[in-house]
Amino acid sequence: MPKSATRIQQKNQATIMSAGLEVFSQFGFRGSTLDQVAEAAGLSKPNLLYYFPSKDAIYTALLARLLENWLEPLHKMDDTGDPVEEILGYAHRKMAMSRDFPRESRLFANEILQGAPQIKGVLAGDLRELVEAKATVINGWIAVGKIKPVDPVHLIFSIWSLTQHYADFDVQVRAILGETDPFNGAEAHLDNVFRRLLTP
Amino acid sequence: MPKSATRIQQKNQATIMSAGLEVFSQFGFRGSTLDQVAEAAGLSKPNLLYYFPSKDAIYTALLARLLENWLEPLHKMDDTGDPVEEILGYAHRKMAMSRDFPRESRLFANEILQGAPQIKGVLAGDLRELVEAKATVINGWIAVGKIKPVDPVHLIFSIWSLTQHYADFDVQVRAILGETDPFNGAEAHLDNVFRRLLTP
DNA sequence: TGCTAATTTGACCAACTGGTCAAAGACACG
DNA sequence: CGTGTCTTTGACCAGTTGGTCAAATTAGCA
Repeated sequence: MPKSATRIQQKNQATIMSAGLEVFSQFGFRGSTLDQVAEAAGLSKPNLLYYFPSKDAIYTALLARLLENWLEPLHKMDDTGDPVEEILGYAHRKMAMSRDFPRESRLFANEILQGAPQIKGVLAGDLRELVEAKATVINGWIAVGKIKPVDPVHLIFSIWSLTQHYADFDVQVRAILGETDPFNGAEAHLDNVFRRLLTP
Repeated sequence: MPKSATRIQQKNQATIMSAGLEVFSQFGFRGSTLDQVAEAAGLSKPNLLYYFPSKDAIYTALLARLLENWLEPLHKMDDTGDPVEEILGYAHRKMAMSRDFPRESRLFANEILQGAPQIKGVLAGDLRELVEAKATVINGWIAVGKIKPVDPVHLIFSIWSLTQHYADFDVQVRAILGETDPFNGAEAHLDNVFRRLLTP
């Protein structure tokens, strides 16, 4: 029965994951140290390694959890419902993720920037298939005139970039906007961009 | 006369900068080691430190050179000429930079992701002022009906994100597109997005 | 050619890195 | 309360890190 895990185990594993997310999302895998993670978690370094076998294991666990949630919003975009609203719904869901889970977005960005050593397989596998499937759906909408012609894959890229930008470049965005909260303007602009791009 | 600098000095400094760009743009400052840079440069580590006083100095020199070129394309967007073409020209210039200088883009992305410790001042200073100035120009165009209403600052953000994405997330983009070169489709899509967004 | 300044390097250092381990402390439960 | 398991930690280790230095090598030039 491997389904044990003490209350104290669950709490500390969660604490370590959270601390790891904080540190790895800022400095990337190679730029982070176990001591940093340990301090962020409020635990001693040997204690970290009592719950996770290695630095690598913490990072891998974080990426695995991330990937579960990362692709889900795109999955939810399907051909029931109004095409423009489907695509906009996806864009807004992604923007909400940038607002609510910026560290996850930065963890992903760091992994990709460093050449995606851990998840290249997922990108070229599951993700690619998913994007191709959705591209087919979008092409169908174009064929029946529900949305204006557009390259479906680059459309998806542009949703990713426009939304993740607000998490990944948060420091820059806030330096320019000052006190203003970025996300009100960002949501409205996002809506604008894709409505004008897609509405026939 | 500080304008000396041997031929050999110039060559080695350039070699080191290039190697540093290669390494730092991939792993960030903290994730990179002098040994990596030295190997990429084909020089011994003490020899690196003969030309640059420290790891930090190499990184700082790279960022300084980068910032010079980074803001220039935006500077060139002014109120002479057709507004839509001015904005699209800027977007295409940025896309060309992603194509031709992807390492510079990733170096910048890494610096921002890590909280912009070196260049936060520039962001909140020169960059912010520049963006505000251009936002005023864009608002002028909107006021006289040359382009459709749009939040000018978020418009600039969207140009940055849509173009830099192809450099920063290159691995992901290529994993999804396979053999296809990203930039043909990317340029066309970019044009599409901003024409439909802006053309009155 | 010879001499000086510029260049390169091997050996080295202290601080830090990921990780180990035995012993000590806290916990659950009869 | 006792006892066996789970948890925590200080001390430690080998490899890596940024950086130093004196000595060796190589231009540059009269």
